[in-house]
Amino acid sequence: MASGVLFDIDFFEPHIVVYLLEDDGHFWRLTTPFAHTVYLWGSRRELPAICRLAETSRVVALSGWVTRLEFYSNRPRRVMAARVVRQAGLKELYRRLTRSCLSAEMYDSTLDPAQAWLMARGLHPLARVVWQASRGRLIHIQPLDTPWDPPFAVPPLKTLHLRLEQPTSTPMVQNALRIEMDGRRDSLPLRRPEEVIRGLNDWIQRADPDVIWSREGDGAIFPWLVEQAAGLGLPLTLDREPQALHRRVERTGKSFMVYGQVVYKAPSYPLMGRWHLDEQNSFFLRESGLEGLLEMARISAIPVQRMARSSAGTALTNMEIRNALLAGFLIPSRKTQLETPKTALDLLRVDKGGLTYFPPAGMHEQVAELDYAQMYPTIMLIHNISPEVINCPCCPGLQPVPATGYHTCTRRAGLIPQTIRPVLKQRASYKQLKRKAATPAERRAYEQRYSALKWMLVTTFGYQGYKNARFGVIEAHEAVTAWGRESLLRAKEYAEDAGFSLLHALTDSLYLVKNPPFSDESLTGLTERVNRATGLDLALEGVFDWICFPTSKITPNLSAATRFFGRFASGEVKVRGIFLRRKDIPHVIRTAQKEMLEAMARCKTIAELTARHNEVLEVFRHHRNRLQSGGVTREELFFKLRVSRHLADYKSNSPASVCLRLLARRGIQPQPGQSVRYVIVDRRASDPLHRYLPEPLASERPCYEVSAYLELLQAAYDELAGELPCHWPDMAKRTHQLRLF
DNA sequence: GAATTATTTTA
DNA sequence: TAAAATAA
Repeated sequence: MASGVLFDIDFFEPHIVVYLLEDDGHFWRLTTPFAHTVYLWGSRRELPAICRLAETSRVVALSGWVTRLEFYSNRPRRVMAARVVRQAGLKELYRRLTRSCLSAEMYDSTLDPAQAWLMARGLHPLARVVWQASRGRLIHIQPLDTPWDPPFAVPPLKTLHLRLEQPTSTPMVQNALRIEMDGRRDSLPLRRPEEVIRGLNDWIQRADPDVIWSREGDGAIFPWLVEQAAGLGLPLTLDREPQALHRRVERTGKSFMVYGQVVYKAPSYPLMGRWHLDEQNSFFLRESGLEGLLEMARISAIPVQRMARSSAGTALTNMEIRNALLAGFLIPSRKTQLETPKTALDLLRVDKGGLTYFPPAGMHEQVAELDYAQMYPTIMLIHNISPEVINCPCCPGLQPVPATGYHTCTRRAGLIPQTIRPVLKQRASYKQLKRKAATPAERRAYEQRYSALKWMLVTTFGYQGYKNARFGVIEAHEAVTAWGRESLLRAKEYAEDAGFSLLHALTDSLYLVKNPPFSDESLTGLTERVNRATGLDLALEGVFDWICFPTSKITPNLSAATRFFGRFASGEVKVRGIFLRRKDIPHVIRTAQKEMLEAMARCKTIAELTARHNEVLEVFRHHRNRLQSGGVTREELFFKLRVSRHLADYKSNSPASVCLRLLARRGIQPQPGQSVRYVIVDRRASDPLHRYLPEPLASERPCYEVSAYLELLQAAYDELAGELPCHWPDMAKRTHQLRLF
């Protein structure tokens, strides 16, 4: 018996390949035969035909009748088990079955074989395991931990870093590949492809890294390597496999719509036996680092490289599938449309999001902010909200959901609550561990895992309303927001009972004032009362010395519901929605606004803000001078935009369409969902193509329109100071001015 | 293989 | 009015 960590797993039909890191550092590649099982079902009339079709397809081999539970009805169902003998043919078989037999269903068929193997053995990526092997064959393997044993340690990993020396917009022949590992580095010019491929093979062979950590590996480096290697007839030995593998070149990724926005996903180049992680092509790596990614891989049982390129929704679906399988349920291959028909009136009543109030515009002193912690996930947990139990036939009228006419089940525990319960618990335990961490590195690790779980929980709610979610129905989504609105209103009511008045409220947070000023005890009393009534966790976020809700630009008498900034009693500032939070605004402007706000945050009262306003003006003048004298770098001047469509589909001369046209001339074609950075060059130029300049071209004409940036600086200032009595109007010169940088 | 709605502001 | 951005 050997012990260590389950590093990775792959399916290489008809074998599972398991990669293990032994405690003494030894690396193992072991195989074990595996065939995944799917379950066929259909109406009594069609079932014989379904089985016959399946049998003759030679994609599966029928292995006998078994009984499993149907997920939505919770009733036993007789199904025909079938061993998959040709995984690649499964999708086509499913299509043929459903085409010729309307009632046909092939349960468990969307499970990835490697993941099915993991689930069947109670294993997960990075599990601590003991195993037995003989001549490269895995005989036995057993987990020593579960994903819910939080203080897991990441084993030491040998990491090789890959990136391009120049931005990817540079033509590849002028670029070079930078390789770095353990302080040694190399730079291979791409104009000599043969040397690059031999050089990289050499590095990998000598260093035998566990991880290849890249920047733009998926989008640029690997497609280039694979193409060149194929062209030269050279092997590319990136994998830890006995033979070099052949890969197809995939250049263009996919653009798809998510919540009305186009998202771009680069193609992916996973490796066998080592992880290729592209920090540019991974949501979790970007948002919560390697520790966060590994946490997600563990709890969702998705192999690390796939997890790196997946969304929180995919992780959630996998966790749900795992729990459903453990409970003996059949996994439907498609989303079941359970939504009951609604009248227009029902829609009007039910289909709402979170509650929004409009705060009185302007500056306010002594404001308390109260937030519900993890409001939506907690609601799903305590009210048992899940697609298969919402509006169940067994308990109508017992547990009504406020203002919806819906009800929840009192008999069957829903899959969603079961799935998020351990996540909420784990998140809480990382919060503790983070506080008690002995070293900064340890604290950082727990922070990253905590952050990954936060993303996971945010998604559980949104996913309920997602049209393609496997386990989601819109009623569940609506029930959650209904409880959310109810809980916020309850808090408002209790706050007003206790003599507070509501300044602002948004989805899960309340902003309260009290006259005479409140005490900490009165707030604690309030949160305790609310929490007893709602079962949720309302807690004090902090007390603002002052907070400002800027006036809306569209309705000048009102404030904007989603923008504010303020100073907590601790001296810390909190900011939402204003320029410095926006990623599309140039750095000069964001920095200037940040510094102006810092000057304001040194003041504890509105009177002081008024008296010391000169300090804010000084910051303003400093940045105005920088802009006027050309003392800014190009980097600080870039706007950022997300391409939403193909060049031909743009109708106006918007910055996006101008940038795409200019880039297209150089053969650069950003896909919808990718982002482009540009500088404003001259908004009044008669030729629209001279108005804006996208990133790689900006060096050719190092010029910017000073007045455009000054106007924006002025707006940034106005956003902060507009509500103060000492407003200095129009401090930016509006003369049209162009300048080199 | 892909989370949602509400809101703001600009072209 | 549509599009693109943020808050939660």
